[in-house]
Amino acid sequence: MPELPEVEVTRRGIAHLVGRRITAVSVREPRLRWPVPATVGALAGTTVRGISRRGKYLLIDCGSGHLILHLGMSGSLRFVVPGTAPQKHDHVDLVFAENVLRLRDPRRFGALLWTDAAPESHPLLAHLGVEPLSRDFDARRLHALARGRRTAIKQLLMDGRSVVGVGNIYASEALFLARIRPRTAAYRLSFEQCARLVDAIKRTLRSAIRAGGSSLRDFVGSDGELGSFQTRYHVYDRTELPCRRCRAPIRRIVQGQRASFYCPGCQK
DNA sequence: CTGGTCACCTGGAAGC
DNA sequence: TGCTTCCAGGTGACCA
Repeated sequence: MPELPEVEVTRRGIAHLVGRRITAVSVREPRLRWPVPATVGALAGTTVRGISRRGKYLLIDCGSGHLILHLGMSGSLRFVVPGTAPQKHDHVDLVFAENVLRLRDPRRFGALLWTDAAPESHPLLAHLGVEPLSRDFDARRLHALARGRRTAIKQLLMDGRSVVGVGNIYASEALFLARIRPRTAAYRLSFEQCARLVDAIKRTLRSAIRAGGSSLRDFVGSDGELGSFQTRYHVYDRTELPCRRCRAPIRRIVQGQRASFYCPGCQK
C-alpha cells in the first residue's frame, strides 16, 4: 500500500477540493474492507471543508461529518474527466462540477467510512500513535516507546499504535539509513540509536514524499503521475543485490510474516 | 498487556 | 499454453 508518503502525496493532490461542492457520489462496489455506508450517497450538495491526514488515513471534512478513507494495499485516488468509463476496480466516484475523484482498489483492502463525530475518536483512529513527521516524534519519544519492548524494532515501527504511517518499505529503508538491523530487540536500542532512527525515518519519509512516493504496481498520484522513490531503495526488494554503499549482498528475512531487507555490512 | 497467527482480496510472476 | 504456487505497499480479530 500506500504508506505515509503515498497517502501524503494523495492528500496534497486533492487539497484543492476544499471549498468545492460534491454534486454526486457513486458507489459501484461497496464491498471494501468494510461495506461503504449508504449514507455517503447523501453527500451530494455538500461542500468540502477540509482535507487532512492521520497516519495512513485521509479525512475529508464535509461539514456534517467526515469521510474516512484508507487506501489499503492497492488503493489510489485520481481525477478523471466527467464521463470517463470506470475500469474494473474503480469502486467509488466523488463527482465535482469540473471533474471526478475516482477510487481504485483492486484488492479491496481499503476503506471508505463516514463519521458524524470527531474523526480522531473513531475506533480506527483513537489508538493511533505519534505522527513521525511531527515535532513530538523525537529520540526521547522513540526511546520511551521502545523501553521494555522485546519485540523487534522493525515490528515496533510498523505497529500503528506506536508510530503511524511507517509501513514495510519505509521501515526497512529507515533502518538501513540508521544502520540498525531490523531484528534488534527494541529495548536494546541506545538513546543514540533512537536519535539516529528518528532522523532516518523523517528523512526517508520526506524524500519519498518529494519523489511522489513509490509506485510498485498500483500507486499513482491524483494527477495520474507515478512516484519514483522505488528507484532509490537501498534495501527493499533488493535481495542478493550489492549494497549501494558497501557492495555486500542484501539479505531478506521474514518478520511477522512480512519480508524485511537489510545490509549485513552496513547494519549492526 | 505482549506476541504470534490468520484472514480479507486480486493479480502478476515464477515454476512445472 | 495453461495450471499451480507464491508473493505483494495493511491491519483488525483472535488466540495463548
